Amino acid sequence: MASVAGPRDAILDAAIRLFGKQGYSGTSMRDIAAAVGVLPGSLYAHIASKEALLADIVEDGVNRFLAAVHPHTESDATPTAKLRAMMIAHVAVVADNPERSLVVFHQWRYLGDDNIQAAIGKRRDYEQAFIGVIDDGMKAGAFRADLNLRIAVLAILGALNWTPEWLSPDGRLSPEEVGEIIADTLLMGVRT
Amino acid sequence: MASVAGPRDAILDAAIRLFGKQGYSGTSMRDIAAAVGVLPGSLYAHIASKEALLADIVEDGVNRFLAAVHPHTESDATPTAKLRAMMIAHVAVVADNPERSLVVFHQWRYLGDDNIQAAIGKRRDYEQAFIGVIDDGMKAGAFRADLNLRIAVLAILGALNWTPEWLSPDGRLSPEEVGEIIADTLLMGVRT
DNA sequence: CGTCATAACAAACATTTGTTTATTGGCAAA
DNA sequence: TTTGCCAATAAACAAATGTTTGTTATGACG
Repeated sequence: MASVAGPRDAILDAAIRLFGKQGYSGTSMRDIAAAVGVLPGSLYAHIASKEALLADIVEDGVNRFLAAVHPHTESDATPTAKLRAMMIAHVAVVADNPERSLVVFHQWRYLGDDNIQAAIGKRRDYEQAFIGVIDDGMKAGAFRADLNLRIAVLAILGALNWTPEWLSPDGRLSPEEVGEIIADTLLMGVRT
Repeated sequence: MASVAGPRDAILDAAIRLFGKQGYSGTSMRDIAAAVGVLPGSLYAHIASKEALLADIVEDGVNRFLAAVHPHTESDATPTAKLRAMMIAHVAVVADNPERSLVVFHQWRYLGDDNIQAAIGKRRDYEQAFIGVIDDGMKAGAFRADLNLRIAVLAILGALNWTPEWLSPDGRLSPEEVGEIIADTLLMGVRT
């Protein structure tokens, strides 16, 4: 239902799957062509280059995380509810396509200078959304005042960004349930 | 002080740096040779193949994590103190060489079938060490009884395994301090 | 001096890489 | 039927890939 939208999307889908599994450098244009069911040269009627393909995937992927989390940063809910919703939204985006998330998290290094700067900028925006909410929560007394803001955010994003390594879309728990459990674990900690 | 121990170690050091920065497939034997200051063919007097090089790096790297954490699992400290010490030890291993950690965490996929099984097995042992300590802590009442054990461990290891992406060995905080802050963040959570 | 091991060089190998070009088939609109 | 467009093919390109081979410099030790 997602890959019957023209040849270009078929190429993008195959590239996401292969880049996620084998990495950008470990995937050849011939791998992608074979997955699509076409000869290597045929790809170039739809994409400009291998790197442009990666750039498209990464940009679209980062945008999905931004779009999923952004609404929650502006709600008038309590800081705890905001942060919880953001973490759950993040996991939902990962679960929607773990391989795409692997590409977003690990393959952006292979972009050229221009695209890499754009990706880093958006990544900073994303971190900033979490920093803002947690900073507000600390000032409002909802979060521990002795937190190291930067490291807390990096720990939270680390736990979230690691999920594509193990999250299975057809597991026993739904993505929402997994997101809730992770959120509660990070919000409350493991201690009694 | 670390790379003057024979030509084989110079090759290993260069390979760790390049595999960490560019990935296994993104690094050519010519890249490694140039970093060592030698012609490509000369490498094969010291290593069997590119993949054997990766296998050595990954196996040694995983062993460092196991060796650093294992002592703490057997101490007679409280579960909280044990888990805290394990997290700090993990961060210390990462800080000792973040690039090697990147290779351990992300490049093991490129190993051949035999080496990959060995790596996965040791990785499972490592997870099990954390599962055991947290399970004990839950039963002893030191940790929340309503934790999802598996997901709590994956969240903790996710936060820890993400550290090589941002940890800088010459940052303002020492690796011990960073480890302590991460440990406390995960143990106590962010809520007040 | 001669011997022997270590480590490097120089050159080549068969494949695989990303990409380009010219050509062909199918199919809707005129 | 003919025109024009979309998408694919077939074939080739230069460059880069991992690895092998034969040879040469460098010292340490007898």
